[in-house]
Amino acid sequence: MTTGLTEQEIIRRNSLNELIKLGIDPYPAPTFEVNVRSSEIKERFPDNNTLFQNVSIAGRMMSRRIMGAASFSELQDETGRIQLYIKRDDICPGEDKTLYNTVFKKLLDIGDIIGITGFVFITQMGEITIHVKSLKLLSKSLRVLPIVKEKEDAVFDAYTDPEQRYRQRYVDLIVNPEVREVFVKRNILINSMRGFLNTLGYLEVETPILQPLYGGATARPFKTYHNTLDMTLYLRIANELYLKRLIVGGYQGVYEFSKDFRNEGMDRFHNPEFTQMELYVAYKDYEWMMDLVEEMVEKIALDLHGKTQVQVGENLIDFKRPWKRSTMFDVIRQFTGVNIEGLSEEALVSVAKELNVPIDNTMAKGKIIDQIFGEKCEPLLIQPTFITDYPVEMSPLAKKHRCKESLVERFEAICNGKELCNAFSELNDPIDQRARFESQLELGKRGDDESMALDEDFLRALEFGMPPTAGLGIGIDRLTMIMTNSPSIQDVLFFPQMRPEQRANG
RNA sequence: GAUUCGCUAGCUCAGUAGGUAGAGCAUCGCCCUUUUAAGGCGGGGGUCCUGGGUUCGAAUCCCAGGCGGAUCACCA
Repeated sequence: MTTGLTEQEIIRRNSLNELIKLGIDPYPAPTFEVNVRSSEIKERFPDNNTLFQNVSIAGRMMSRRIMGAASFSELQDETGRIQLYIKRDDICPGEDKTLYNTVFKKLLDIGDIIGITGFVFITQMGEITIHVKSLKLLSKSLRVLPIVKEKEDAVFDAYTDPEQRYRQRYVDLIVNPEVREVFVKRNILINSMRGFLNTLGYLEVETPILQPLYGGATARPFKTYHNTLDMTLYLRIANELYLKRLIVGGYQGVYEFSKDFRNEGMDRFHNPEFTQMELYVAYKDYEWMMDLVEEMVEKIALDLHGKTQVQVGENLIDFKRPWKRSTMFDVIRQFTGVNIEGLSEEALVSVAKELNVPIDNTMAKGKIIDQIFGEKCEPLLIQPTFITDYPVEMSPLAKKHRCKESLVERFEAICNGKELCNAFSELNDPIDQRARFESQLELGKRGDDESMALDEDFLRALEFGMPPTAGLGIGIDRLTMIMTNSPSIQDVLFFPQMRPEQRANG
């Protein structure tokens, strides 16, 4: 039964059995009434010495310093750690000292979850501490926790191996409190965005993840299969086309926080499943949407940090409105000194070569322009900046520009050298939309495995008439990375995708 | 996918002219009633990622593979 266990695991299982023999349930069922959390004691006790004379608190035992008949220990709850002072004769007032001598000193381990009652005081060393009057085991831990220690801000034996941190996120969350904080901030961010959109009266909706046709973005999908329907289904790569159907149906504004799935490369900016927020608002255009994005993101920064400036790596990024706005042609001219407006494809190719921008001959005009922008401009745009008016070939769902030839009414917000969101005045001309789909099909025939499929039902919806609409997609993971100064997407996802750790030959 | 680095005790890491595998914390035993990286004394704990090869002998050298990190390419 103990085969394959380490020495320490065997010791803990033996302790578990000893506890049971002593009549102690290592996994008791009843509610343990908690009346305070550690952070509250630490914040309020110094100025309110009479408070907290009868606290009841639960958490994980993270350290233990035994000094004969008295001990210090640290209890960690969701809000942090607080020191416990455990005196033998206080938790064992009678003759029987088993609870202290045997249970606490020998059978409990670091990592065990306990509930205690007691009163708060300050030790000679000046640390706020709970003097324990009673102690109860709430859950026995059978595995050894990595022990991270600190002294004078120096950290010892930090648990930093990314592989272990991501695979065993629960351990990461236990021993690295700043990790818990990142995910709290992620939640604040989402709540802030949702509150902003709700205040404007938009409807939060849910649309299918399993789709017979994937669309709304250029990406390779995950494929799956429905047995009863006997058909192939795809995991959505975007929810754009369904949300626009809802605008056709008469809602004035709809949004969705959606998990989307793209079967593509993985790195510190890409996970196969990621979260986007998409928003569609009728009777608005992309100019209006730029105002909304600035206002919304500025509010998020304020809700998270109380100010509009956020430190991201080396850069201090300021989300204060208004953000800079520049057309794609202007920003390319600014960073390269070349005016590419109106150039032929041939001329663009030679410009790209002059600028050392890698291109290949499958790239058409729009793609080359995008490539020049991506190489020469995007990485240099640190402060939030709107880039507007994209080539039509790259944007099959965006409306043609009201006055500029061969461009569409589209913008992206760039921040810290990366795209933060993508938006346009939505194409609502069903004839034009069909033509755009058809040119995508041509790309597909030529082997572009990211080209869009033609969605007849979506076209039917547009033929019933969609109001002029502004649409937005904003990457929640990317935004969270910026707002929490996290260098990798894996740091803002609880469970980033990884290969199975089971050895192939095992 | 390419390049490169890494994988040794529960954790963090040492460990080559190839020669019985180490430290700190954790753990086990003893001492200690305000300590805090508690301390003192003593003990135990290893598939050195896996599989081959070279060798009298491999954690160490060679080959193949696994997993991960970083960078690059595609994509949000």
